[in-house]
Amino acid sequence: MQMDERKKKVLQAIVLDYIATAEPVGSRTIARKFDLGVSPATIRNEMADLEDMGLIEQPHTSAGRIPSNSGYRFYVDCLMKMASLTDKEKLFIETNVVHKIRELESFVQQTSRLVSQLTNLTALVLTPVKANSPFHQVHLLPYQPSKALMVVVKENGAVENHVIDIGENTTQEDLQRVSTILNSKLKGLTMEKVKSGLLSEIYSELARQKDLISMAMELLEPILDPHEQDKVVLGGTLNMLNQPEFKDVEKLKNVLRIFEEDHTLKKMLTPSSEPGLTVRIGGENNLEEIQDCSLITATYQIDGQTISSVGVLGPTRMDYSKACSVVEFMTTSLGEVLKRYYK
Amino acid sequence: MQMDERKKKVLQAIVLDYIATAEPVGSRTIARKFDLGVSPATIRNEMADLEDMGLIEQPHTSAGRIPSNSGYRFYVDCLMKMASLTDKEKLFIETNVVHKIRELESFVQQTSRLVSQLTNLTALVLTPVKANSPFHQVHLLPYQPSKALMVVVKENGAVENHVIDIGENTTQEDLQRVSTILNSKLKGLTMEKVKSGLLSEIYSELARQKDLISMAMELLEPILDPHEQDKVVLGGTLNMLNQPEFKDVEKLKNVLRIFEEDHTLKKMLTPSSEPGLTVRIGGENNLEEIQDCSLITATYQIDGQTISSVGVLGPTRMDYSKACSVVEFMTTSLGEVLKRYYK
DNA sequence: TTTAGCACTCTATAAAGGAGAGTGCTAACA
DNA sequence: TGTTAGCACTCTCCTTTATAGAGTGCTAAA
Repeated sequence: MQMDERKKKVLQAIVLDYIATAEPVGSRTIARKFDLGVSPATIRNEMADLEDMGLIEQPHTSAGRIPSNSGYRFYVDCLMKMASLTDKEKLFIETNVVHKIRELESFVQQTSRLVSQLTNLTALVLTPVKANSPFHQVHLLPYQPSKALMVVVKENGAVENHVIDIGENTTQEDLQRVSTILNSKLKGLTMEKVKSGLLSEIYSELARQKDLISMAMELLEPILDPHEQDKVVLGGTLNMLNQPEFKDVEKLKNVLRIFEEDHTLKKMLTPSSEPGLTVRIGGENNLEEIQDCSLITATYQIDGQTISSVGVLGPTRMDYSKACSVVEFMTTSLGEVLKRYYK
Repeated sequence: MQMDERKKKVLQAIVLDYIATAEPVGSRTIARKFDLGVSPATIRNEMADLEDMGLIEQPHTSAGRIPSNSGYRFYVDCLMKMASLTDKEKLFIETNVVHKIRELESFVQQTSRLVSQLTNLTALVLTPVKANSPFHQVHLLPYQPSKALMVVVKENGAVENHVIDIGENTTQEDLQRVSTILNSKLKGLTMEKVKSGLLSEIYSELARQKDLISMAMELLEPILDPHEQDKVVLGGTLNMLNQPEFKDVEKLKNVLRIFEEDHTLKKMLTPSSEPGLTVRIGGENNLEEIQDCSLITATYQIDGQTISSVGVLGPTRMDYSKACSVVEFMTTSLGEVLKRYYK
């Protein structure tokens, strides 16, 4: 079966109307709302063909058609025109993000809120991967008796605090000495490198000053722990509740459950091989829980290096055009802003 | 109408059974499940009395009774025995919190997760109020060209990072000088005091070193901004979905909506006048959205000073006994642990 | 190739008819 | 006087039945 121009128009009409109304679309509706210049009967014939091709399906015999996953896929790949954002929306993003970036943590929050507000979907934003950014510097500051505050700065600007126990009789000078050693050894190295071999080197260097060994070991542990390194920030979780496909609480629970599994979220967002926009429709997500959802993600780069990613999650019946353009605009904006931030 | 011993037992039976089953409770059920030694008919008479007193009500004529808000109130005040936690549960709390407190931020997370797991309700934990804790020390560290990292440590151990812009030609020594001044002026003072008058003093002191004025001003701004000072951490939001009273998405939306309003959450949790356990049932919460919910909060103290609070939110039909004991045990544990932490 | 007409299918909604649970009242009983 | 058994009554919930409406597929005509 060939995909001629009119079939495309019919498919597009079905997708657009279904996205807008969440109701199965009948031939009559299409003839009325979309000006194809043919009668419902003709459209019915085309629809039968489209169904044979697996692009649309019928919930039951006497209902209209809804797009199948392949139908959405075809729409996204071939029919969809990326809606460019209105000036108002662009301004909205720019005034809210571009001018306010100060700390990495809060800008991730901001991003997720913006994206969810603009799309009415749930936004997922991965914090810039701390693990991959090399050490920049380590400071050890006095904190409380027998405790020190370790401030770790990565080259990407991320800052981490850790409180560590130190012996009662560790002096300010001891701290100074340890941090000097750490700085000289760690600077410019990624976590992986530190883990893989450098650790023993530092260890032996410090061995000269026996008292400090245990401190140094404990001290490195939290930074190296890969568990805390990156996390996913959600925005507009409740937008899910507005989707008619989740008016049943049981279905809702399934989807919302994955929002509490940090691990799963990370896997969903972790940049796939190719950079740029990725659309995963329904079953294309390997996760059981979101078979009825689509996930749109995009990565952003600085100097060609992938930093992190932004995504939206919603029902397969989502406004792909809008969602794609928001996510894409967001990531390019972020790329630019962060570049400026680092220079 | 008098509240005799048997009426109390009947009311207690109704509350307990309704909490367990979420179904209106009939006289027959009470006679069967609870050993009151009287027939259903007698219980029916008592129930009619309890209804006259406004403690229970009927959804419709041929249904059993459910506790009214006043009924719950009477139960909580007079009938409820605080269930003491099992050793297993205590151990669970202690191994998970008591031994792992390191950083204030993460322990709040931990607390909320524990409480929600133990109660199957939604936990709310207020971060220890930063605003009220006096300055302990300020460090200014080099960060990036023309940016510095300011690390503020409060006396309660809270650590805050702020990235601030500094002039291109600010030297390491300048930073040192500013931080010395700030430390000497701010140490031991609360934000309120700083705001109310000290600001100008610091300003004039720094005026001698003109270049640093603008830096110092900008530097203080983020710490003083009351907006970021405390926040509420939620745990087990999705437990709401398991409650039969929220199987309707519309009702659910109402409740979940307030979880996105940070402002409202804070107000709910902000310690009321009296310290200790507070139970607010249904309409006793002034918030429109949670008329069908009850909120249990408790504060914890260190050396008699109220630090912060922990709460749970759930439908009015909640296991008050369990919830109260978990919240109370949690706050006393936290009080002890934090005391140890500071000493 | 397109279209009008029509019989057919299926859902969603309303109406109708029990079954079941629970009550309130009355009268008997200890 | 307090308690209990019995019974008529009420109301919800579930199932069944009927009906209207939307949409299709097929056929035959344009």
